[in-house]
Amino acid sequence: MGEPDFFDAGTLVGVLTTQPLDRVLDYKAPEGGCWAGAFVEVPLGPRKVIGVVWGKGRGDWDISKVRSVIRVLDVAPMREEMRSFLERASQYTLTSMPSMLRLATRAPGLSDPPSMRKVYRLGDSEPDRQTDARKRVLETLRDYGGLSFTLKELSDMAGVTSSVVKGLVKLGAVNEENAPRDVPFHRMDPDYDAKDLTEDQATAAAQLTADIRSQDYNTTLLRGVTGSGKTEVYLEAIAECLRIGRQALVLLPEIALTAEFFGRVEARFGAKPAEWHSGVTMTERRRIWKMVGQGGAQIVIGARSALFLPFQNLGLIVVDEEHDTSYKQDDGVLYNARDMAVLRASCVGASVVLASATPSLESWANADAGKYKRIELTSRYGPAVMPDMRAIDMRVEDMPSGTWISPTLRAEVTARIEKGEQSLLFINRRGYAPVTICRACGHQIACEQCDARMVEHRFLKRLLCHQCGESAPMPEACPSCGVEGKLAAVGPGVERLAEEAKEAFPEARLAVLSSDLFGSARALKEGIKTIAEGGADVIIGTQLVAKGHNFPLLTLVGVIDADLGLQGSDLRAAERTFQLIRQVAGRAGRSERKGVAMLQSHQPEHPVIRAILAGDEEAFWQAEASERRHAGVPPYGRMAGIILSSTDVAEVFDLGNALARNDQALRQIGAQVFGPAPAPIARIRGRHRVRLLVKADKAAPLQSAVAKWVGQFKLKGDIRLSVDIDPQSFY
DNA sequence: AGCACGCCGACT
DNA sequence: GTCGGCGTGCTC
Repeated sequence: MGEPDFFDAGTLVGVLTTQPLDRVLDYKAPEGGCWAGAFVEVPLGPRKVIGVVWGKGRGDWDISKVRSVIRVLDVAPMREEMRSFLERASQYTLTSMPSMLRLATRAPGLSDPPSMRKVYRLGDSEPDRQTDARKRVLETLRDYGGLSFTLKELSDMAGVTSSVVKGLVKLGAVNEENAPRDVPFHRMDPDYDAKDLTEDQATAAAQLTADIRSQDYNTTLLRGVTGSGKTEVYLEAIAECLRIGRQALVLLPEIALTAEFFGRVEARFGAKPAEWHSGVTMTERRRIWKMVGQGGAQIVIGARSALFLPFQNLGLIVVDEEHDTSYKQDDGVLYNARDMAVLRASCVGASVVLASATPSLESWANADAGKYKRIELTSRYGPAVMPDMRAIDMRVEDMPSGTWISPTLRAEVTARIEKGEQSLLFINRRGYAPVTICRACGHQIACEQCDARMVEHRFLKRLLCHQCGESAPMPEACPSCGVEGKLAAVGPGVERLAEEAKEAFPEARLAVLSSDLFGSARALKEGIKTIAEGGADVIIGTQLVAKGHNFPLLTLVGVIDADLGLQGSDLRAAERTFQLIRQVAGRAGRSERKGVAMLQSHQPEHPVIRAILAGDEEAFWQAEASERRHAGVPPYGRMAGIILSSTDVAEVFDLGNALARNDQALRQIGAQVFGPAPAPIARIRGRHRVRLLVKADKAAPLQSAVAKWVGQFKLKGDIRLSVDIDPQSFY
């Protein structure tokens, strides 16, 4: 047998805390003992901190210095499966265990006693003197037979002041009780409003539900073109998961746009799911965290951090738009939510559904290799068909300088306006112009903190750094040579495109969809809704429009710069361009009308553009895969990025060079190190950044070698080192 | 992460 | 004299 589960009072236990001490600390079990996994409060130096009983103590610490666990917290213990998930995630991402634990305890007030509030329900006695107000209160309570309400709820419903209720409490006609504030979510009904599925969808749903019933780990790549009904299919998988009494988690990349999906879940299951992301209130976070742990929340819709919620019985994780690059991010810990979802599911025996119209090459390769199952939804929902795809060869178009809409595209849009149909012009650049240059001295305005170019936002009358968010008023004079009135905008951004469209289509109603132009998620949702209902003839949009909205009147999509992202040595550029354009093109003609997608390109013969035009995704993946296999890069090889940062340039380069020279640990596994070189963003917020890249065989034990390699050096001064396993971009 | 200890510059 | 800067080290 392994370790014991229960530790009697006074025995040594190992406690993992969120303090950055890279080991488990020994404590004596508290009075009454404790279970492995228990959340505890322990003394650490002069402070009290929260930790989790990880197992038995190591016993290698001076016993006279070992202190006692203060108390066991009143929350569900961390399950064994969660502990092993955190350990494996820590090993995979080379992140310390305390950092992993921090992700898993990101709820406020864990150490507080369960927060209570006063609720009111019908009492036993009748008041001696009845009044109208009193009658209304008692009737309200009788109407809801036995339910209890807060003071505010009850007085509002009865239309009385709180003093009436308080008066009834004194008379014993209403009982005042203490009830926990963190209440369970409403039960989901898996059969509340099941939609009719097409044959295709039903077959797909049947496969997923069978996988879920097995209660064994499995991953399915659910691939379906836009409008094929992926969501309906995985909602059925969620329904099955609920039927067998397990919880479901749906990860979405763009949390600002969850509202629509949230509504669909409620319509399907008859109750609101839990919504987890950085925007929810502290009280709600705590409620979700606790309820997920005791089974009082069945469905969680969330951002990537929801992966670390303490699910009691997780049966399914859906990663929607699995190719989305925002799944890989740094919020203290660098991890890819898609990979962590698979890891988490494998620890609990849950299913994973990776849904996308345009899967990542990693997932495609895993499916191709048989590691993931694969479901294809080919037929489109309803009568709509995929749009025609055409390239506009920009080399032969007559383009006046400073304009970006070709005459061909302009004519097509005008024709749509006349027919009362919508057109979408897509450009993946926010702001007015990507570059501001001084015509007198040639100086490009760059961010003082990051070296990235400042982007003019004419709408805000400011320059913004898209890297660090730094902003400055638009200057009159060149900051370098001081000449006034010579600053010029170079290249198109969404605002500039809107300006051009206003002139090109003076009679049309324009709508601009860019994340900077909407103050809140709600305003954005409203805007999208109005547009979808026909409130605009021409839509100008950035990345935002590529994320799953339905515009039924849309019949033309014009991609202003289809070449953007094809150049450069970023390996994933082709993949991303392909996905993005396919997705935007998927907007056109989702309803009855047949759509057209037109790509403005200077190199229409480029393999990526040709693959998109031909609609031959399989050919694209095959070509891209063989190229990467040849180069030995992900997903056919492994990589790690090391980023060193410091306020002192010389310091980071010195350490970078020292690392590159002392690479024995890497050579032992046949890995190579490249660099140091200035990182893709050479300076962020005043810190200079240097990057090294490690490339290894697919089978090589990359993490342990990197850990050993990096571990030789002690970091002095303000140097920081972070390891990025499977970096997203490497140039 | 915090927090104490500790060893050098410019102030009442 | 001493207030306070933040470098180094410790926490079971």
